[in-house]
Parts: sequence; C-alpha cells; structure tokens
Amino acid sequence: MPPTVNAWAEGDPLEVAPRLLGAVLTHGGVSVRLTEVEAYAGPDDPGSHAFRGRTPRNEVMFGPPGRLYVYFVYGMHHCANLVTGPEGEPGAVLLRAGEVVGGLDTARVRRPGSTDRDLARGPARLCRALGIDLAANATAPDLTAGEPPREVSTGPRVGLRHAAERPWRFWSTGDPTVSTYRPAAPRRPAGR
DNA sequence: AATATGATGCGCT
DNA sequence: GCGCATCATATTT
Repeated sequence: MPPTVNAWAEGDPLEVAPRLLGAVLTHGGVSVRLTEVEAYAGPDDPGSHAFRGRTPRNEVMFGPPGRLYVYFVYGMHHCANLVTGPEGEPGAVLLRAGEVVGGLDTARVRRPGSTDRDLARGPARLCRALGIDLAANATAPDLTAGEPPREVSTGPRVGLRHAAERPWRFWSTGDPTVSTYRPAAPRRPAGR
C-alpha cells in the first residue's frame, strides 16, 4: 500500500484540499471519489473546531497528518475530515461530498430512498454511505489517487456562523454530486 | 422549486 | 444550557 496519504495530507490545508479532489476513499465496502472538500485551518480560523484550543474531541487534529477526524453533530450526523500536517498544528480538510464508484449496493442499503447521485452528496451523507462513525476517528483512511477533476471551483464554506466568507471550499466544477450551497441557519427569530 | 422547521445528543462555557 | 462544519420532511409558491 503506497504511503501516499501522508504525502498528500502533509502541509497547509489550503493546499491539501484541492489536491484531494478526485481521490478515492474506501470504507466499509464502499468507495467514493471526492468531488467537494473544505479547508479548516488552526488557531487563526474561527470556523475550525480547533479554534478554541485542544480538547478531547478535536485532539486528533493536533496529531500527525493523514488520519481521520470524525465528529458527531446535530445529534444524528457524522462528518469526516482528513487531518493535515504538520503535527502539533491543527488543520484539516472536511470531506463534503463524492461520487460512489464502488460498493453501490451497500451504499444504497445504508441510504435507503436516496438516488445514486445523492448517496454521498453532503458531509453527513458521505459518512453514512461509507459507514463512517466515531469508531473511525483517528484511524488512517484507505485513500488512493484518482483522476483529478477537469476544473476546480472555489467558494465560501457552508453552514458556518463565523468566517463563512473565506473561499476555502473546493469542488469539481459542474459535478452533479457536489452538495448545494446553503447559508448558515439563521438564529432563532428573537425569542419572546 | 424554494423555503421553513423539527429531529436529537454531545461538547463546551 | 446553548449551539452546532446537517438532513429529511412538510408546507408554500
């Protein structure tokens, strides 16, 4: 197995992110070709889980590059990041969407009712399709090189309340499996 | 098609 | 206790 994962992961998340597009991630019998990712930097990035320092949950982000940082949100969803280097410096790339290129039957079972296009279209859907949960946290992913996209687009990140305007989202231009942009949920309309 | 809202639990202050 | 790197469903155009 080529140790290429660490080579890709090592470095600034802003450089690693576009590099990951087209790579194939395999987990739980399903393979996904990444079409959309998002970079998260360390202490200087208010959108990063590591912004407020090291905690038990984000600990993996401070470790060596090339591992998965999986977290649980909204009481029901998992999201997966690839930790970027260097060690001690928290950085990661959120795996936002992809195209299922292997284990289609398994992915369909995990995401009943979904069209093939939507199987891994979104960070939580991607985890669901691949069977990724907290058990995969801090493990080294099976990630191999793939065909890079013809064209890469960049834009603002999705679903953040802070620093969402930074153009740190990268996707394969025109790919149908890229998730649709949705602005951060507005805060409750003034409670009363 | 577009927008609104409920679900649901953990991490952090 | 509040807020969340979300998604599915219901409701309205």
